[in-house]
Amino acid sequence: MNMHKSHSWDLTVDQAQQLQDEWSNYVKLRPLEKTINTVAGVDVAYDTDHQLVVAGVVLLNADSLELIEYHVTYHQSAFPYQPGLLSFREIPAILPTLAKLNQAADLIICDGQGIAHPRHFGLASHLGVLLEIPTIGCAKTHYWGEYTPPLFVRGNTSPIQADNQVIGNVVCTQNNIKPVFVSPGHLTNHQDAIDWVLKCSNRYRQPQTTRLADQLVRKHLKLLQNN
DNA sequence: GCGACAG
DNA sequence: ATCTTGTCGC
Repeated sequence: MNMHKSHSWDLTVDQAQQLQDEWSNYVKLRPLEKTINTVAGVDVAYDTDHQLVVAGVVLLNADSLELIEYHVTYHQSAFPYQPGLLSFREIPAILPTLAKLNQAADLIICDGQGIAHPRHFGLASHLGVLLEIPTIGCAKTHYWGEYTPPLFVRGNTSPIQADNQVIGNVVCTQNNIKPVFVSPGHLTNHQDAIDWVLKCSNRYRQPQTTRLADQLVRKHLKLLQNN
């Protein structure tokens, strides 16, 4: 994994927001170009005192969704959580785990927003631009924009809009289960983002990538707390 | 001033 | 995110 761009992470709130405004211009929305053979999921967990951060990555076979490899890294206290600046809290911890992959991730599905963000630069977009890898944002809850809830039938979608633009879609991944919030991060588009989230959410509400990454970091966090 | 606010 | 058991339902 090679870094495509980089910047300081020691920023004030104002500087971070300014960076988002500038870097959002680097985001490219377009159909996925190359064949996707592997899909990665990344997630982060915090200890009770919020002084320790556990970041994890899982790499799945894009067809079978079987686990190929996974990695975990530990970090010190992070940028405090603030709506709109989640990426500055999580990405510094995520990058070192992605660097451990022995095989390239053709697509990364993030637990958070892509361009469905006040400055069109959510976690998935930020990670995608830094690595120049296709990313998708798949959040469990709504954050930005307006939408009409779709009927809870797997495959149903409803556009999320802001400033007369579609910035994402509410996607039902299972029948009678509340939908997830999907938006392209970088190097993909709305339809491909929807299709891949549905493909990866074969059995549960969230994509298998997100679920496995979440399990991984929770397990390791508990391990740490018991030693 | 009030409500909303990814993880 | 995290604090937390059982329980209702497919």
